[in-house]
Amino acid sequence: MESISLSIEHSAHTWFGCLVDDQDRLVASAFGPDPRKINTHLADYSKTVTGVSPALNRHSLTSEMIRRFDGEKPPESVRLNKDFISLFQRQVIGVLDRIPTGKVTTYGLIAKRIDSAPRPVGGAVGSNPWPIFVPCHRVVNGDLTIGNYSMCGTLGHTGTVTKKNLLNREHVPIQGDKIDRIALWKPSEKMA
DNA sequence: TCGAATATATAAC
DNA sequence: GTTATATATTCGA
Repeated sequence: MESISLSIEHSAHTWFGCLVDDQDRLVASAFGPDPRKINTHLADYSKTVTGVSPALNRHSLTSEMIRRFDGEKPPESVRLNKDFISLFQRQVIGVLDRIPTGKVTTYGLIAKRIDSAPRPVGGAVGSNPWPIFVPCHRVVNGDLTIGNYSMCGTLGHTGTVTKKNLLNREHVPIQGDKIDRIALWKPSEKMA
């Protein structure tokens, strides 16, 4: 890997960051209220997996990320650099990619689909390097409560609130703290 | 509500 | 290399 770019910009009160390789492939993304945290999180990740510290460079993928956050349809598919995730994670990501907008699925259902177990699926979803681009926020608990969401590697209540906001933006029907089961999508079809 | 069971990943030896 | 520990879970008692 020759060089890695780190691009950060904000929309409203939220900051968005993209880690991009020299072939314009997305290595990782992050978002949240604190640009400092985004920066260190992505820079650390880059150093860990590629050995290279990223250089600050504006990249169009960041604007693309904001558009997706705002619920616009993706104009084109984004190329992901999957060199740094395990085979198992690729299987899970493959399912996440196919969850339709406005729908959700569960850790358990994904596990069944790929012949695994709910806990490791949670681990894989939780370590998704491409939030927003890969819709890991559409995976909820088996009882259809919102469940956990980690931001820049940290888990907590604010993450769950953010996850609920993302689902609201996609018009997922939520009653109280539970998702309407009409919005449940089952990953039964074969992977493409 | 609480504990066991389950399969990956990562940290410790 | 091999063994413990930690997970964005789930199910049953």
